[in-house]
Amino acid sequence: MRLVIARCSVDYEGRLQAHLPEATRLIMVKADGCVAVHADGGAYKPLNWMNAPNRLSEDDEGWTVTSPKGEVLRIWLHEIYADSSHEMGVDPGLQKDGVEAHLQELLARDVEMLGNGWKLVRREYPTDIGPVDLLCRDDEGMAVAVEIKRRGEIDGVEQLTRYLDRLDRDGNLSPVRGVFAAQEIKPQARVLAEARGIRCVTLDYDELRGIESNELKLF
Amino acid sequence: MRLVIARCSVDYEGRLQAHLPEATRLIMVKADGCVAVHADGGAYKPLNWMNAPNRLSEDDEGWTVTSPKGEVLRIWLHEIYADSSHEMGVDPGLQKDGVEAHLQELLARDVEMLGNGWKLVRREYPTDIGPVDLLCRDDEGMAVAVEIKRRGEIDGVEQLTRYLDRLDRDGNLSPVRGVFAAQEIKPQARVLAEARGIRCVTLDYDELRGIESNELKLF
DNA sequence: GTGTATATCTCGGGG
DNA sequence: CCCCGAGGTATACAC
Repeated sequence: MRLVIARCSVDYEGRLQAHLPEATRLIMVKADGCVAVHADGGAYKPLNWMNAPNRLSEDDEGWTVTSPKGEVLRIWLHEIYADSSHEMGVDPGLQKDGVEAHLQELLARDVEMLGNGWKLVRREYPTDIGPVDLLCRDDEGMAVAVEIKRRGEIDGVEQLTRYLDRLDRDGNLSPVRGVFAAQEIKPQARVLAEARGIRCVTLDYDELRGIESNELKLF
Repeated sequence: MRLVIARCSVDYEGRLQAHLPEATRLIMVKADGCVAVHADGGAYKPLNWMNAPNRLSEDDEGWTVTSPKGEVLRIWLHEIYADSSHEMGVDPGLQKDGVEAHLQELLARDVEMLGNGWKLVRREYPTDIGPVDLLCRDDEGMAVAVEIKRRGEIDGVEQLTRYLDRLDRDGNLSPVRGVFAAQEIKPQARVLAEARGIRCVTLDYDELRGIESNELKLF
């Protein structure tokens, strides 16, 4: 990784056009070739950047970074205050817990959380417009499509509605009911869901994990 | 801005839980207090980070960053290879061109692009679920709601559909037609839009700018 | 490759 | 403050 502190101005032309007036900034070049120009504030997003793959050429006025898609990032270096390089090796990567995939996995293990006698048909049940998170049968054998979100918002209700519309055309499933399950459901999303006859369920991640732990204890 | 190159491991607990095994990385601390841990690859996104505002405390094993929302980022510093600080001052910021706001502005100036005799009622026409990009009257005085996107995808069609549903309840406007305008419209979005009676229009950004230039030339 | 959904999305604007 | 919408979104995953 190369780190350059410099007074610079920047022009980007590609998916849009953007310009950075002259100021002191950090320019970071990673081993994969990606370039990022950071100001001393504004969270982790750089002011300007160029993703890998690209080609970087230096001349006496600055750098030109060109991507195969025709994007160009031009960095004018007016004064360089520091320029260092560091070997880091390959990163072992981030281990995450608590994202939607994990919620889905936990709920799939115990669909009875949603209703007594419910059975899981399958996770990621396919439709021609994309997969439904869970397809279940309730205690009376009726089909139920479940959409799982970490945060339940209107888009998620729209998504489930599209799936329900599709699934309902399948004679082996129809009529299909819907359940919108999330750790947190926004009021607007709840109103829209309930207006469409979709049941809303709030998930407790710790409780789901607790169930998982209890199951593990049994073996 | 402080830049530390160190062999470190990291734990984050907040919106989710995440762990980074020991490796050499860049730790960036910006003037506003935000912290980012970067590997030498993987685009501009850090592996782990903490937004401002937060509180950073150092001890002999590493750093603890705490946010007012209860998030905690713990960085264990095993070996420090470099540690430098740089004054940068306030950044003048990025100047952009070509985003949706500009498309909206250009189209608002010349709604006749959409149909002869069309008049703009107003930009950002309010409804109780959010503003419609443009509300127009066509040559016969019928109301038309226009949703503008750079890239037209299914979400945009859903959004316009919700607005149309709302606007149609207004006796002074009903019936309201819809136009979905974008630089590029995905086939699925087009199918969905047309199935709902929404007209799709592809925008040519250069042509819109050309109109603007021509208008400017007249004055 | 396209298409779809997710994200500790980030970021900005408006109430 | 939250809510909402846009993004050069980026990223992962299925088809």
